[in-house]
Amino acid sequence: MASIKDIAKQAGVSISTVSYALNGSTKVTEETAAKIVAIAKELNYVPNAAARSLKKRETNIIGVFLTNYGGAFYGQLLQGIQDTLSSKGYEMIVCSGKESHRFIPERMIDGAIVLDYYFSSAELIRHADAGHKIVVMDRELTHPNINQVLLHNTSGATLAIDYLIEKGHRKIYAITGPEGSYDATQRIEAVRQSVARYSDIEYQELPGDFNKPAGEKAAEQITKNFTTPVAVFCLNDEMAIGMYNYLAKTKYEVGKDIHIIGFDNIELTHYTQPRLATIDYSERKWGAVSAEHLLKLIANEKAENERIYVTLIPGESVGNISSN
Amino acid sequence: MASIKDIAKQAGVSISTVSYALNGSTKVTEETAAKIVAIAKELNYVPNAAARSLKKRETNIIGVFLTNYGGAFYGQLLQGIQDTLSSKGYEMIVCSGKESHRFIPERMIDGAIVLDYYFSSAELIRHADAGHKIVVMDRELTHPNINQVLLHNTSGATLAIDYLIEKGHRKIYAITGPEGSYDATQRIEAVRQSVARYSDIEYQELPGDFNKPAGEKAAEQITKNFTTPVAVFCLNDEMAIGMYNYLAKTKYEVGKDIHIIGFDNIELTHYTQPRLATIDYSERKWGAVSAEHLLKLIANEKAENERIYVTLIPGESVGNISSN
DNA sequence: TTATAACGTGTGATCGTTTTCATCTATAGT
DNA sequence: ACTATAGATGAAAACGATCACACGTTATAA
Repeated sequence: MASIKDIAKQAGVSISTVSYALNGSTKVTEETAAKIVAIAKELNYVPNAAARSLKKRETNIIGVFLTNYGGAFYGQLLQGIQDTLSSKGYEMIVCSGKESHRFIPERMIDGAIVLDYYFSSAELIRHADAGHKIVVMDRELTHPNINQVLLHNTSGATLAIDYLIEKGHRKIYAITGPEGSYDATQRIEAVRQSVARYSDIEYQELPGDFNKPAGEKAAEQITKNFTTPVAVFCLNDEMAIGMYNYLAKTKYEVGKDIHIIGFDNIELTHYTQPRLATIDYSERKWGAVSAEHLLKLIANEKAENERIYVTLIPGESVGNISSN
Repeated sequence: MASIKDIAKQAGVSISTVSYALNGSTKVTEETAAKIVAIAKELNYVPNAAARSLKKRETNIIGVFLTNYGGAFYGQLLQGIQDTLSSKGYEMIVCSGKESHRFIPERMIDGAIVLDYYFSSAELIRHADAGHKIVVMDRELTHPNINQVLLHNTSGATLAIDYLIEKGHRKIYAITGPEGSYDATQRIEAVRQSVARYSDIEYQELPGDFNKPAGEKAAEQITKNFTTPVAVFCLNDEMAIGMYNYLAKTKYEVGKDIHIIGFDNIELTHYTQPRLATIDYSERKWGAVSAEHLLKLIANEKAENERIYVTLIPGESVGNISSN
């Protein structure tokens, strides 16, 4: 409630002197400054964010846009962003939903990190054109005010397929992701290229949407036509878990009849029986790098697009097939 | 970039007329309004949030404060809050970390929902004294500007203990929560009262902190002194999962040697083998109710403190003990 | 001693809105 | 034809901060 004006009055100085004192300017006598600071504390003074950012044209807040809070909510990723930002004096807010997009043009935030399927690229470009700084984590977008920090999806998908092949599998399914998802598109493309290198592979795609029910549905499809053991690359772990759930109610065993590999190494997979093979990456690093790049953009420094490396996590969900 | 002033100039009217037109006031001719709206669209006008909230003294944003983003990140709870808020024209931001607390006195948000262990009650009361509206989900705090929406911890803990007793258990451990946690305190109190009702119960408490490693450590303790089957009430599921992890590496079996019940019904428990018995509640409802209460506080309507009901989810992690 | 710089402080414009109040026009009532 | 009234618009004062600039003082150099 107390404003700079109240402090000025009580200290018997002008508001500019108060402002200088509170901002640690050397222009003010130590003595005066001390008095002002004391009064400010006494009055529980806190600067009004709106007034300050109206004048300074910056808020020191970064917005992170997510599709939703449920499902695989990127805890570690957010922590990575948060740590990096707060070490640079920025605050982070997490938002979701179409309405929250307005924070950008309204100048509520100094920059945006986007991992939101529903945030259209056209809209992002409009914001970038208006001078707003953005880091995208879920698409490719070339613009001077936009930087990309993406996963190495293609090498991840290649690792997965190679693993299956190495284990002797020649009958391979892939469960795709939602239409329009960048990660899904990249992964499936890499899968197609990988399997195309072998002439003896029986390859088939089943539709998916990155959620558990899609995995269940795919499992149903696969078991319906089951003849010999098959390998399945679920383009994310969530769907792999869905398959586990469905298969648990059938006679088919994971790692014996149906061999499964996922992508993301979400926490849940550490508790599956048998352990799900998957593709891993450091969520925390992904977040930290994104934040760094965004801060560079804001500081008008050059930031190169970057990709986060992924590794294979073997698991008993993929067993050996004796090549015959 | 375009401001109300630019629109005014281009439309040949004053800024006040533009403001009225854009806010749908009836004071302006339909014709003029239409022209202004058209120009605003053409210029990609978006009101400046700082300027608006400086003048209006409200932001239409609600802040949700969490201890961190990792671990059990309340996805459904946030969704519940978000849905309720957006139906009333509010936006939600999720924040974490000590620094983010300043959003309240800085008037960045119109109200706060607190589920943050590190947010001290003294600080909350200071903010409430300054007129800010707050809903707490993790403590009891009586203040005209603060409302509580809590879990029915005591009945949950009682359900858990009764379940163990009903199954014939008389040797019972409780793994506590972090010191100062309201939920933990309430639960452990109820446990003590429950076991005190029986003279033949051998009851013991082991320290915990709501994280997996604490569960592992507790499991180590318990197995070290193992003689006869015991029942363990982990004050949250996370620690129960920790126990599972540790026990998996030993000869002791969950549901046979060590009987476990948790609290929270987190998603992970749906995938444990055997299924973990636990205490369930609707996260979504918890969030929705909190949001409703906060909006009432903001509207200066009376809001009663409320508790969310909990139910028992049986599971094979707790087996029968033949009473001898 | 005087010119000048350095220093501390105050004045006032500004950021982009909202909103009260005044002003102006047109219409209606007499 | 003249006033009363309603309706549309504009002028200007906030909101609470920052900051360029101007203004006195005092210390320093010529």
